[in-house]
Amino acid sequence: MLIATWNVNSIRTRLSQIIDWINQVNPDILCLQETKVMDDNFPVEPFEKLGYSLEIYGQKSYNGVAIISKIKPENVKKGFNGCTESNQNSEIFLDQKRLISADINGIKIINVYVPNGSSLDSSKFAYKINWLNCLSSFLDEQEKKGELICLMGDFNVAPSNLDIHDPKKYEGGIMASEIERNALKNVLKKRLIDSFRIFEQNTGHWSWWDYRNNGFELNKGWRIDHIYISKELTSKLKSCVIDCSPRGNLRPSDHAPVMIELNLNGINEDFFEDEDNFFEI
DNA sequence: ATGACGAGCTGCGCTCGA
Repeated sequence: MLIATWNVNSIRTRLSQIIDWINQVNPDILCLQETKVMDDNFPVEPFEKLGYSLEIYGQKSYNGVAIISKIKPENVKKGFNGCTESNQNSEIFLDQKRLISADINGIKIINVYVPNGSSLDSSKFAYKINWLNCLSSFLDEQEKKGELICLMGDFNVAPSNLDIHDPKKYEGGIMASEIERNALKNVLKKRLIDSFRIFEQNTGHWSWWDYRNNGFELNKGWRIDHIYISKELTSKLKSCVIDCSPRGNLRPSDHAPVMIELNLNGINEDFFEDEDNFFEI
């Protein structure tokens, strides 16, 4: 089963590129972020023609997430429920469409668009940390229910300095601060594993390049789009790949898709039988 | 290299993103 995540920076502007990519890659599940459109205006037909079901949670201009799946998603939930964070009822918190989850093939698929946070002294930064704390509570609930989890999306956090092209310049700033990294760790705890880092421990792999200053051409990127899976699923994980090719398209999204392959019928024994092969996050 | 790019809006310049 091929599972992908992609911040497309407008579903309508990127539609033909997304359809082309689906035709090349044939994912079973594709989670999108930054669709930037209200549900009534989401272009569902091109995906339905290819045999996909859609679950969408969008808003005008900003944010917006969607799950596109060959198997019809069940138990679809939009946004948080039961978050105990202090400002959970504020208008801004409820208005931003950043999370959608569903059960597919026995796995709890959680698609997130984590707030960027702007800068460390911004009120948006406090919102980002608060949002991540709510996500942590949300995952606590899922863990209590014994769910197998695949948590993916645009996290707007580089988990370590390996995930930044110029750590000396950016360490400690937005997307690379200890506060954000600790908030992300508190979401993952020890229960969720970074799929990409199981296969690749070196720096130099990015999922986002700034539109400005020839970021992609100069390969000055960040790895901020992630697929985290329950420890119990790692025995079924065959690969995790960042597909940089769509970033080279004309009028691209600034993010590249990230995808994993899960072999739900078999176990990849040669690597995962040894507990020591699990990496610290 | 962050005013420097790109998207959306009811637009003809602004806000926002990362």
